[in-house]
Amino acid sequence: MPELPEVETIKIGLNKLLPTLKISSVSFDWAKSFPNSANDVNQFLINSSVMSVKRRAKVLLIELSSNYSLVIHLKMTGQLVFRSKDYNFGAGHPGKSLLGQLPDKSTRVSFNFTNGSKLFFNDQRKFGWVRLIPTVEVKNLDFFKKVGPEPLSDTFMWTNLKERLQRRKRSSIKAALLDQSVIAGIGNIYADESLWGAKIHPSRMVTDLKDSEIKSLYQELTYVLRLSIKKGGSTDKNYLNAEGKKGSYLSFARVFRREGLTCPRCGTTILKIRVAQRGTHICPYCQKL
DNA sequence: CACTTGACCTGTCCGC
DNA sequence: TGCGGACAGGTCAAGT
Repeated sequence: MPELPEVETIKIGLNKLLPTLKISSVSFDWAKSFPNSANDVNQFLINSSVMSVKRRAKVLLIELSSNYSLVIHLKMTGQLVFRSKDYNFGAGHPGKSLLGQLPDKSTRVSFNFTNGSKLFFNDQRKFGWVRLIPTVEVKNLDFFKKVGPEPLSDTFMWTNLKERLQRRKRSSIKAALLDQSVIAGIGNIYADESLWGAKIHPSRMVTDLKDSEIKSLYQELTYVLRLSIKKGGSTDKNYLNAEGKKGSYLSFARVFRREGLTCPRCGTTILKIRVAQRGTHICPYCQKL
């Protein structure tokens, strides 16, 4: 489930691999994964070169020399994996490993570059998508018009978090953290991890939080996001970086996917409960209602 | 307007 | 072993 650190890791990886490469062709086998007109593809994608790769919230932006951009959302199971021309494309059979030979049965879109390398968009559950739109129009997409600030930007302070949370006064703090219009890029993993760090029960109402708790939540949130980027993100089931490798944050996780194990702070058994329709991991001793 | 629920999908796991 | 159902969770549209 790619969240901010996972998408940031892919962005860093793609920026080392893609710029200046020229797209020769593209293929896809699931129209919803690539809902673009053939005309736009021929005019603005084929024969264009990659300028740079950017990220906003959980969305990747691949800027092209045609002044169009590939806007990519990985949703839960999306992967973007690059293979150089020396890779043995399509040989053999997909193995039991997380990523077998590419392309495989979950490959939705393949981008072919003139030097023989390829970029695969894999997405087991087909929720993700790749859209080709004019670069100047990206900021006008509904999602970008309403999405909240980047939590790791230099100008985002704990007071900004407090102000943004006012938009979801009557929600639980977990539902508010997951709301992309409040803050960009937080998903289930880093919501649970940061709430544990700040010793806040995820069901607590936003209005109920003291300033000192919001300040602590801000510190924990920015800490876990930065740590996870350093670790290359979290690989739970599907996430892989641009080279097809796993991230290691989950080996540092304190509560996420650790139900039945002990809280690293107090030794209490970690519980998995349901908050905001999401599986939620807490230490019942550290995080009280 | 604020907030919740259902839909979009596939694969895995659990109980019978 | 097969089979139904719950679950995994990001976002949007529809519903309360």
